[in-house]
Amino acid sequence: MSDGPMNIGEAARASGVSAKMIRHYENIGLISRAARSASGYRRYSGNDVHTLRFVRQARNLGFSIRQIEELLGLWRNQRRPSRRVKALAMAHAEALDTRIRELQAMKRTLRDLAAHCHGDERPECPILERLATGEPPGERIR
Amino acid sequence: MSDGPMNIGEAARASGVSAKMIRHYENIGLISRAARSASGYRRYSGNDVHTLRFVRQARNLGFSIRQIEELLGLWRNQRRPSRRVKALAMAHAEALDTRIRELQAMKRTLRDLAAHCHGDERPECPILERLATGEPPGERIR
DNA sequence: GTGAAGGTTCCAACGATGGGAAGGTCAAGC
DNA sequence: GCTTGACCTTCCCATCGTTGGAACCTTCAC
Repeated sequence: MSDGPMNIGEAARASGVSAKMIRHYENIGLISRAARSASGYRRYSGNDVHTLRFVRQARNLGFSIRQIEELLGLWRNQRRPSRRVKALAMAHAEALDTRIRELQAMKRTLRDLAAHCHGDERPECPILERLATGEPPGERIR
Repeated sequence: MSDGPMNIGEAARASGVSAKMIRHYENIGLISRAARSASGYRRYSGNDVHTLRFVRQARNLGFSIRQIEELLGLWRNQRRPSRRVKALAMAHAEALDTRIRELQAMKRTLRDLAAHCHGDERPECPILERLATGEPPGERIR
């Protein structure tokens, strides 16, 4: 419970980032190399945990590792223009929006197709027809 | 332009599935092994192309390879109950919906944060604050 | 001392796709 | 015949973020 240096497991619990991922982030250079104990264990300060939490929050918002690298740089730079942070966030929001629209289009098509599928023991199925032909199925199996 | 057997490139053009992916699908067993010419070239019939188009359509709707495996089985099975196809489609639609909601939540948060960020040369930034603290930033920087 | 819990590194996998190297084949033109 | 270029083959590697496991070492409590 002290705020002294902790091992990776405790840092993981405190930050919400798994030990596996902490090591990974260190490997790819997203976070700086952790201090080590005499026996080689990584040691983490409250500050380190703070950084890890930042990373986790950013991941939760869907930022990529590259973007988080930039965000960390901006966070640490006291003279950052908030303009740059905002631009990064807006660009990401746009990307999310694009993806959302793609998924929505898929969902719409699926629901439309499913609505016309009897969903019983009979084999006729507009869903399969659509996949086979690429065409929306005919008016309806009358 | 004939409908005779074609090489992988032509099958790729005709189906919309890249040659790379056709080979990959064969490797993982999604599609059956293609016939070969004397010199070892893969040969595709109009039927094969039809199957490839089916796979592409399913991918376009976001089905996973596993699901497409099932869909192909149902497609080929003349005695399939449409119930099973519908269930598969609906389950996928649900998964899409879940994902959409996750992305929308991210987007909402990002837009809210960005709305409160000046986006100028000043360093204060509620976006970074939120990432650092996990808390929505205070009312506003007055 | 023994065992559990936790640390270390390294290697591999997921899903779907693309890039590229190194080499064989086929058709056309000369 | 020979060359050229388009096409094919297999194989390995990379992406992206995350997880799992093996083999081994350290710490700590009993």
